[in-house]
Amino acid sequence: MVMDESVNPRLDRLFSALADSTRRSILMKLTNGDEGVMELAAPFDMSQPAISRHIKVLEAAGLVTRHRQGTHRMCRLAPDALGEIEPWLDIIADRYRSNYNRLDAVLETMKPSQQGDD
Amino acid sequence: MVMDESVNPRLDRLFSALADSTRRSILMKLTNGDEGVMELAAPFDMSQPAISRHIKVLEAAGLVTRHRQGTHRMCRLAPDALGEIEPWLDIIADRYRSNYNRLDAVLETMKPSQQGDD
DNA sequence: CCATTATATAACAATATGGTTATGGATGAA
DNA sequence: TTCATCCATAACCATATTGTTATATAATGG
Repeated sequence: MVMDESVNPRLDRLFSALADSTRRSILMKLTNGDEGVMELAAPFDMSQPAISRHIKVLEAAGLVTRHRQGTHRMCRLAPDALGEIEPWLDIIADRYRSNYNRLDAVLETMKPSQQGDD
Repeated sequence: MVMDESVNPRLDRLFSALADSTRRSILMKLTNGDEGVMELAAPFDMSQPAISRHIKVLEAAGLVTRHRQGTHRMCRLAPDALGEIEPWLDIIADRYRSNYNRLDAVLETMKPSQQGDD
């Protein structure tokens, strides 16, 4: 019995890609505009192949797209990439709130009769 | 030169914890209220120790808290747990939008004089 | 005390992740 | 063609993650 849509490989890849400081840094940098791999790699104390693989992970997660531009392979932040996360956050938040409301109602029911029980 | 606050172990742990369907399922289940480990484990085709460790990961990420209740160790969704993600999403989204605005401006500037250069 | 139930921990194996160096392929310039 | 630059891939290693089974610990009840 699947209780929700939590079994979601796309979301797995998205969150997994975001779970690395280097990759989040790369994304932040890309908000300033497209950049090549070498420029992206520059600030990091890490080899170019390492950065290449981080970019590959971001690409696989749908967070980054690429296109050739001369000898450069430009990286671009995918427009609606992070948008997939928000619905999930909203679902959690909504369900959580509605549960708290129910809990409040229960507590309200109990209050007149007795209190002091923890 | 650190260009942003992306080097953030807390965020690492948060995203990493969310990058697993089983753990997201557990979180969803907890929006219905507190539950013990056995109840949480029930829907999964997985051993109890496996679920115990998933819960431990969620706890370490600050997504879940626990308290004893008789022989049960009840799991509870941490109230503001996911709240830490939203600011980061907002920063990314804001920077991305402002960049797009700048890009639009540049394109607007280029349009009257010339186009066709890629 | 002993048994039961709930949960954690230990020990282990398989696979994933993230880094390295070395090298290969693609593009543009001379 | 030849060279330099940009980037990807291969091979490799160390560590982390995720599952397993077996066992230990904690609380509760007879």
